[in-house]
Amino acid sequence: MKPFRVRFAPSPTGVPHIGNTRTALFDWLLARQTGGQFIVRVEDTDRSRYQPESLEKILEILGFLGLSWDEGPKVGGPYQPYFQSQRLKRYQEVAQKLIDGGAAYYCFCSSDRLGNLRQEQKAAGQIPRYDRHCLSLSKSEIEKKKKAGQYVVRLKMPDNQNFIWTDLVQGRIAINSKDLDDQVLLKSDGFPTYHLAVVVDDHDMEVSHIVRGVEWISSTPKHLFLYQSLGWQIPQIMHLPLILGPDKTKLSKRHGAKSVLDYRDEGYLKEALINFMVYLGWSYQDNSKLLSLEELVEVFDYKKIQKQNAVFDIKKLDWFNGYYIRMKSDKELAKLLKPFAPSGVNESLLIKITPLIKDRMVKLSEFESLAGFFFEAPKVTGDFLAKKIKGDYKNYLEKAAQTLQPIEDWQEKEITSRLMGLIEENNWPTGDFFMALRIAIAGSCYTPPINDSMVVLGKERVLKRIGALL
RNA sequence: GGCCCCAUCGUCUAACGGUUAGGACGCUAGGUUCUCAUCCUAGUAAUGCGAGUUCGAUUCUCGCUGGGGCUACCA
Repeated sequence: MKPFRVRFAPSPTGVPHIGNTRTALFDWLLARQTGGQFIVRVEDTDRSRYQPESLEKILEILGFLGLSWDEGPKVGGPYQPYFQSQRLKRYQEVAQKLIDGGAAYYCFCSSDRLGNLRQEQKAAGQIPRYDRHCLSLSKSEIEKKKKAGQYVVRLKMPDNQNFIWTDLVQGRIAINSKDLDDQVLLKSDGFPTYHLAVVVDDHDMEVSHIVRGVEWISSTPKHLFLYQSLGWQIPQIMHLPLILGPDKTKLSKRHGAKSVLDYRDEGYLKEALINFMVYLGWSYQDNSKLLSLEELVEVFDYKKIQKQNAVFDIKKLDWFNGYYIRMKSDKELAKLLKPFAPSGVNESLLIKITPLIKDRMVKLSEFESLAGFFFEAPKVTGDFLAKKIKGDYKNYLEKAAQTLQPIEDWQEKEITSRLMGLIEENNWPTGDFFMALRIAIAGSCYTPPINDSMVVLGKERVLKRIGALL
């Protein structure tokens, strides 16, 4: 396959959610597997929604997932700057070229007039669109108005032209220009709109494949017309299916859609996030197989991308995450757990706790509820014990303490054998006895194996916790 | 409303025009177990509807229905 030169073009208006990030993942996969380039280009043309801190977050997401970029912020590249706000001159120059060639025109209409127009059209049951009020202005009128005030540059869409392209994912798509509005290309503040900037930059930066969400399909003819008017070669086009919220509409903040950073902070592993994202709208022959980024570079096939939108299912992400947690070695997992453990935690203690909670964790953030009792004595009342334990819990605990007290070799094997002996001797129900011990020591009915936990806690603390309830 | 797109278990998805329509997640049940979980086993559940083409449609065509996207001086 020819090298794909693709760009991920985030707009720094907030932290992108997982749907937008998936596009970056697909971009990266395509670039890496074809030996091409993955470019990050910052589409910061909307100064009203601009959030300066969001770019750092976007780059942090890519870094966290391991999606390195070849050109873009921080790393530069042969086509810099990679910030659209720094390329204004070029857009203005292209806009002028379009005006000269008759493919664009100045528009001096006020937003008031535009608003009224739209309202009237809607009221009349018409399609709201610009009425080309400024199209027929004479040269001198234009010059006069340009001096007098602000203006925009609009694309002069052909009245009736079929725009047809073969989308690498969606197949053949045809849209007639008569359904399209005269899009503003250059805003009154001198900044370009997406439509102008994306075409200019993709051309200038020699992007070979445009990869983006299907929400862009309807504006693609505008871009096609721009390429045509400028005499530029059209890149390959690939529109990715959307990720939908539970209500089956486009995933958005409204759904509480989170960013990869949010998931990371909740204790989701990058491996889980990557598999989750890649399997939303794409499939592998063995679709029960979980794949590493390296394996994905090998097996990813854009021809297997779905045309259908995919619904976000957190249960699946949870399962992926639990799976990857279990796959980690204790050492690796302990390292990942550190940010979720009490600050200044002793590493050798952490690595002892890790195997006890590994099979029980879906997210790293569950560390506290699962392992908190290793650090702080739980608050347990006799009432609670009496409610949960069928037998005489005081008797259980008292005898347990007496049995545990003399143990020299504080190991699981020894503890278990002594305790089992005690149970047999008294003919106690095993589960009931251990539950009493479990609650006394860990403060919950659901905990890691209690004898192993006692080993980690140490004899002294175990006896102290038991003693507190006698 | 207009334009464009889509349609297989609840969800993500497989299936040269010929399969008992497969897998994964979820869910249910059973086994293992000191709890919970892991693990193992089994089960549950889908081709939206109607025509047409064909010996034979999940698969091809048309219509309907349903769903989604777009319809900004936002991307």
